[in-house]
Amino acid sequence: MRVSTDRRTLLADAAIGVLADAGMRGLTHRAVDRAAQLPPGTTSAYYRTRQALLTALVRRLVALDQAELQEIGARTPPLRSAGEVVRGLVAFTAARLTGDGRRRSLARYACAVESARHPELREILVPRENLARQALCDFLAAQGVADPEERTVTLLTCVDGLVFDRLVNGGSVAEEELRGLVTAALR
Amino acid sequence: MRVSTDRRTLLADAAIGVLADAGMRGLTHRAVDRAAQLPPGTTSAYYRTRQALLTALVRRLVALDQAELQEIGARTPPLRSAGEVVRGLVAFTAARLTGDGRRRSLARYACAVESARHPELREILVPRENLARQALCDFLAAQGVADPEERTVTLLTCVDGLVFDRLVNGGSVAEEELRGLVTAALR
DNA sequence: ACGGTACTTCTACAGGTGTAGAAGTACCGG
DNA sequence: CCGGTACTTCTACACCTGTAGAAGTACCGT
Repeated sequence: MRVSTDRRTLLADAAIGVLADAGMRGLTHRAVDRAAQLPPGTTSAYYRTRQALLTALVRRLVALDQAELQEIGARTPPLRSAGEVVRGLVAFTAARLTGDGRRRSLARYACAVESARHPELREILVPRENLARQALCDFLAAQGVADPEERTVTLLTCVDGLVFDRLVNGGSVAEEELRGLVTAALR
Repeated sequence: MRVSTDRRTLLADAAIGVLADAGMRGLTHRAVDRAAQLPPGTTSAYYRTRQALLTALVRRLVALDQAELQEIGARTPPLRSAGEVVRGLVAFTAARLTGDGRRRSLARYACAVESARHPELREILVPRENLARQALCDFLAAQGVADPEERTVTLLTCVDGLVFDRLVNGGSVAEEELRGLVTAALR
């Protein structure tokens, strides 16, 4: 049994694109075939049920996000000032709102909505530890914040809210807005 | 031409329920018929295209939200302290996370995601003036905040982010979190 | 009472969708 | 060279969906 993990990943990536471009309703086996430029029936062969396809999509999405966040965290020196944190968040939000990051964000929020009804998806989507998050948490702890973990969660959830809004209504997340949130986290 | 606006509203309400319970993929003419307990074909007769159904759904959703916010604003005396604002937001978020408010929230976020791809929906969903929002904005202005409108938008967007998170992952929005956001808005 | 109008219900149908399994192809060990 | 295994592609089909229009029903003014 030599599993061609490449094909499966390719299809999962294509599925993310389809979800971003056509929504949950447009996410079908055949649409993924077309997006991946593979013969019709391919997606159905690798992910026989739609549920399997969606699960693979979500797993891939989380893997991509996690890889990105690990990378950001890895190349970020320990955060020393609120200004540095704000700059980091500006870059982060911008990446989620443009180009490929935007499509992934669209897919992510669509999955998040879906996961409210599907515990098995929620389990995969649940926020995980990663170096970027850790860097932020460490910063809050170093600044003497009492509950750095909780504050990190709240801060990132609010940032997510801003990203979601801009994703839908356009525009970008302003430095000013992020400064406010970071200040609140430090309060 | 005597239009039975009742039937249309009834169907739009049923559609909101279907969307909340079954997602965008489950939102079909026949599913709305069933949810409304009306003979099959009814929804299709009143909203011939799916697009028409979705548009009516979104309009109804906005009307319900707007009515709720006007009512909240109308019975709220002018806000005098951050504590009052926080209490108001606690009640507001709780209402969006339980019972019927929860279902409406699920539908709203699903529509928001959809509207990222559909300008005509976005136009209907765009945040509107209402008495509750006005009360918050007035409070910020009275506290000497420079850009009360912008701060109001940012604050409510962050609150929306918190609600979205709890909607998916469970739990409620803590007073502590809201206090942080309000403090940030006043900063 | 009755004809007409507007509303309601039913039926049809051309696609699309999920899923299964058959047919085809490539490639490795011998 | 060849048989077999695993991967790939094709085909089938039952069901669902969007949409149209016909048939049926209620109710109003006259």
